[in-house]
Amino acid sequence: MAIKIYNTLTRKKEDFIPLEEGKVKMYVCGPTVYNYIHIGNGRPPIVFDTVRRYFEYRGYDVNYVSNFTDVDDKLIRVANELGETVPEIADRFIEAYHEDVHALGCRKADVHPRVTENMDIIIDFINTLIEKGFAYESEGDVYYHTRKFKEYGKLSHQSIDELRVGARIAVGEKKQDALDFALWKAAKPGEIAWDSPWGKGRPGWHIECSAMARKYLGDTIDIHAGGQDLAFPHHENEIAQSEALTGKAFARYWMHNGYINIDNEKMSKSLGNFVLVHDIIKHHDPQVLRFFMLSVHYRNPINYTDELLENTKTALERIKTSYQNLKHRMDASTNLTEDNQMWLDQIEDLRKQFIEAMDDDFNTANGISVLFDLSKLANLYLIEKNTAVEVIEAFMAEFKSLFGVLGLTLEDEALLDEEIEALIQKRIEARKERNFQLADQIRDQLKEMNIILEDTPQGIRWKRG
RNA sequence: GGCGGCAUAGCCAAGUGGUAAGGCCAAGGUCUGCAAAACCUUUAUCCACCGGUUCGAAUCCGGUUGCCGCCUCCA
Repeated sequence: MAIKIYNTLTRKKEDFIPLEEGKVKMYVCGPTVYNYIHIGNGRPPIVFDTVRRYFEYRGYDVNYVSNFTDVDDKLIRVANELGETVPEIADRFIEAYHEDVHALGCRKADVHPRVTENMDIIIDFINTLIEKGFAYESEGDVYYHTRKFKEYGKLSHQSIDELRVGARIAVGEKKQDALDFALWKAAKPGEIAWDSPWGKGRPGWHIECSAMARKYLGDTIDIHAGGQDLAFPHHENEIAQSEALTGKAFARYWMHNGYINIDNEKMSKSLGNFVLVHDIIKHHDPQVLRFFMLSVHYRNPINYTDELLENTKTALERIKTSYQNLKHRMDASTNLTEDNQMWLDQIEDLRKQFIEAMDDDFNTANGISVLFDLSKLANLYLIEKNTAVEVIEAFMAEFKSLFGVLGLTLEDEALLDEEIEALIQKRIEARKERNFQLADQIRDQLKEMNIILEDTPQGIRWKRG
């Protein structure tokens, strides 16, 4: 069974067929690094990191590239406001980006190319577009001649003429047509700039992705991804640039994630209604935020509230507790049981269900429901009087494996310090002597130290609160 | 004006033709010295509204209402 992907280009779910067998080349549009990312910006890294992990789980070798836009108007503005240079701002927020996204369980891309480190290929790219007649220079700027690209609008399913009716596109004096967009912008006095055949300046926003995707992944890539709002004009323009240059399809599958809303409105830097990842992870477990995002299908909007995040925390704990309880049961397990195969078969069956869910356009919401089923099954197993090491291990391995696909960890609890260990021992003694008053007192005392004790037939169990 | 999305229980959320997954919350029960964890039971005769197609629709078609997004920097 092939993995199905909803392709924005065709507006259909299609079987994923890689260009090269067993390999996936994917490019995810990264951030413009002039600020900390908000949780809306955090969705693409989480979603597409999960896509990447799932491909790997299914045996693919993934080459994952995600860029940083480290020079543009906003960066220049912020640098001016703060009295710093553009590279200083960029470096700081690239570092912050890596920290935030790492906390959210996202692995680094294979390559994180930066615009400022790829000026040569960007300039070459523009030059070739001019040579081919798809771009023109105008007073130090270079523009893409949108109407020359016959398929313009094929991604956003708009015709050029409909776009014109929108009429909110400013007609620059330097542009020949209102729809033309900048490939190169001449520098204003004092602005950071690079030398080019058209004088000092910097690249327009869209050209970087065309140039860098080509450099690191080739003329045609498997998957190009980003937030829904990038479909037009950003990705549309990338297609125009790349396909005009190479004459080949730029990307075979275009994936776009939905927004995070606050009070049912899109979270965005320009609206000012955003919650920074940097801030939120001070008060919430970043894993909970990731789990929260993955509990909704990636193309659907998510309405964010603190309350929902709290509910998600409880839900995630249900699974983690189940895993910890399995682990606690390990020592008390033997292999003197008869129906192991029945349980192993059921675990296997759930794994198949998980794969089925994820194969269907990365339906993490359904994948997560399978994890709850696995928890349920594990909890039922733990009710058994006798348990087998083999089965306990199979459960734990399955939890780890599927959690890993979602980029979540079931980290082992850190060891307890001596003081706590001593208190637990003291309580065990107290209970033996049926001194429940003392036992309860110790339990309360530990609770204040954030250690929750649970008595089970297999002995005492603890977890952090 | 063009293009698109969404509307499912108190809340969140799957489900795109075969008779409503899952989670949170709530109630009752079992287990427990008491708890905790867990398990069992209960919780949408119904999927915004109206009409149509069909043996059969939350799912398809037409229409209505409401909300949101893109068309401008934006994940």
